[in-house]
Amino acid sequence: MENNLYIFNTLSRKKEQFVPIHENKVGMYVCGPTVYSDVHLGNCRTFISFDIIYRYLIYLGYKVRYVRNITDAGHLEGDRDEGEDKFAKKAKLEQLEPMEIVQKYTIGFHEILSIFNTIPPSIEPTATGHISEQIEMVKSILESGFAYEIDGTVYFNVEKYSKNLPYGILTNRKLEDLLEGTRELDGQDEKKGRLDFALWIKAKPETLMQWPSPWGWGFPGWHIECSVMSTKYLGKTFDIHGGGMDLQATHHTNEIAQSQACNHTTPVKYWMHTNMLTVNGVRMSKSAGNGFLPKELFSGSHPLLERGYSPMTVRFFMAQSHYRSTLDFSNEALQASEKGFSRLMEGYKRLQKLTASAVSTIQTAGLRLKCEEAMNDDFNTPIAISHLFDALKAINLVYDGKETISVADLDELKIVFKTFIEDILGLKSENTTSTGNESYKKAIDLLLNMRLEAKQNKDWATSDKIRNELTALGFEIKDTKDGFEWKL
RNA sequence: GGUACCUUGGCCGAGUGGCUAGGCACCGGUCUGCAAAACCGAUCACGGCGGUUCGAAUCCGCCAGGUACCUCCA
Repeated sequence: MENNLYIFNTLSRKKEQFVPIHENKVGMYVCGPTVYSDVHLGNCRTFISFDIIYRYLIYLGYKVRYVRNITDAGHLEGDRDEGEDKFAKKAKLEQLEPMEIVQKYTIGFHEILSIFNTIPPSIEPTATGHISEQIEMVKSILESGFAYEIDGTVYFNVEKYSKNLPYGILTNRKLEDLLEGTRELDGQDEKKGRLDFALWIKAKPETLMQWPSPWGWGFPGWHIECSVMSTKYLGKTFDIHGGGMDLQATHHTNEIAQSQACNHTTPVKYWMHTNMLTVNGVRMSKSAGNGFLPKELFSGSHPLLERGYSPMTVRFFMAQSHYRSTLDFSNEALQASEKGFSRLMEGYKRLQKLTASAVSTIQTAGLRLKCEEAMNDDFNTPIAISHLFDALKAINLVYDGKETISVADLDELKIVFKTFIEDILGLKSENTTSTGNESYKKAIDLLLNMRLEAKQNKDWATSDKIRNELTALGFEIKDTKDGFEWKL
C-alpha cells in the first residue's frame, strides 16, 4: 500500500516516511493509565491524540492492532524501587481492596474516554493479567546477563547494557551525563548502579498485591509490563509506540533496554510522544495539583474555570493544536474553541440542507487532498481544521444563495466533511434539541410563531420581549426570510 | 548543576529560506424593524542583538525570558 504519511520519530528527532513492518498492517502500543485515581485531563490529551492517529491510520486503509495497557499493579510511589505501591496506598486511604481501586478507576477511565468519543483499543491488557509472562521475561533478561538478583529483587544492569547498546537513545543522552544527573541516594540502596532499575521487587510481609516467583514472593517493576505485553500482542518489533513525553526519559528508555535485552532486537520502529497540557504555562500534573478532572471541566466546578465546557469543545480545542506542542489551558482559549466548534458544526448541518445547482461557482474540489496532506504531515490536525474552515465559507455562501454548487461537488463535500469531522477527528454534534421531546419543541415553535405574528403587526415590543427572554434562557433565535430558526 | 526544547499579532495556535494559515476577539460594511446568524473588508506578527543570504519568523552565534526531563505523573 502506498502512502505519504510522515511521522516524527523520537528516535531520530525527524519526520520519517511511515513504512509498516508488515504490509497493510500496523501494530501500535500506547502506554495507558495507572488506575489508582481519576484520569486527569493531561492523560486524556494523550489518548485523544492517539485516538485521532488510530482513526487516521484506519482511514488510510491499514488494519491496525491498537494495544493500550492498564497498569493495575507494581507502580510504586517513588521510582527508586522503594516506597509504597500506589494501589495499596489508595486502598488503605479508601478502605478498599486494591482490586476494588483498580475496578473503580478503570470504569471511570473508560467512561471519560467514551464521553470524549474515543474508540476503544483492540486489546487492553492489564499488568496483573500478565504476571507469569513478566516473570518469564525477567528470567530471560537474567539469562542474557543484563540483570542481577539481590535478596529477592531483580535489577536491570544499565551500565553493562550501555557497554553493548545505546541506553539513552530516546533522549539523546550519554550514560556519563545521566550518571552525573542522578543525585546521590540517601539511605540504604542495594543496587549496583545508580541507574539500575527493578524488574521484580521483593514483597514485604504487608504488601497487599504479591505473587510467587523464582525469587520469592514479589511484584513486577513498573516498566516490565509494557515490554511484556507489547511483545506478546504485537511481536518483538512493532511499528508505533506512543505515550506522553514525560515517559520518554525513564519509562520508555527502560522499556527499550528490557525488550532489547530479552528479544535481542529493537522493539519499536517509530516512537511517538505527545506533549504536555499546561495551565498558565505550567505543566498540568497530578503532583502539582493544577490538574483538573474531566468532570470538573464539563461542569465548570474547578476554581480555575469560569464555567463548564462540553466534551466535544475540549476535543476540538485539543485538535486545534499539534500533538507535539504544549497546549495551554485557559478560559479564553476554551471559549474561542467553543465558538469555532459550534460554527463548524452549524456549517456541517447546513451542508446537509444545501441544494445543488448545475454548476459550481466556488472551488471546493481540493479539500480532501489538502486535509490528507495536513494529516500526512505528522498528523497536523490544526492545518486540516483550517482547511475545513475555508470550505465552511463556501458552504455558507451557497447557503446564503450567493454562490452555487454542483451535485458532484456537493456530494464530495458532504463525504469529506463527514470523513474528517466524524471519522478522523472524532467530533460529533452535541445539539441537545435533537434529543428533546416533541412537545417541548412545539412549545418553542408556538412562542416563536406568536412572535412572528407580532412582527407582522409591527409590534416590536412583544416580538423583542419573546426573543430576549428566550435568549436569556439560552436559546439562540435567528430570523430567516420565511420564518425563524432556533437552537438551545 | 547537567540535558533538551520553546519564545509568532489582543488571546489561542499553524508555519522552517521568498507566496493570505486558521479560530476567537475588536473595527467598518452588506443583510435585518432592531438584532442574531452569515458574508465582504480593514487592522494587528514573528523575544533582543549580530551574522549567512539577492532575500530569514524560518539557517548560524550570542543574550534575555520560559518550560520540561534528570524524582511518581499521559
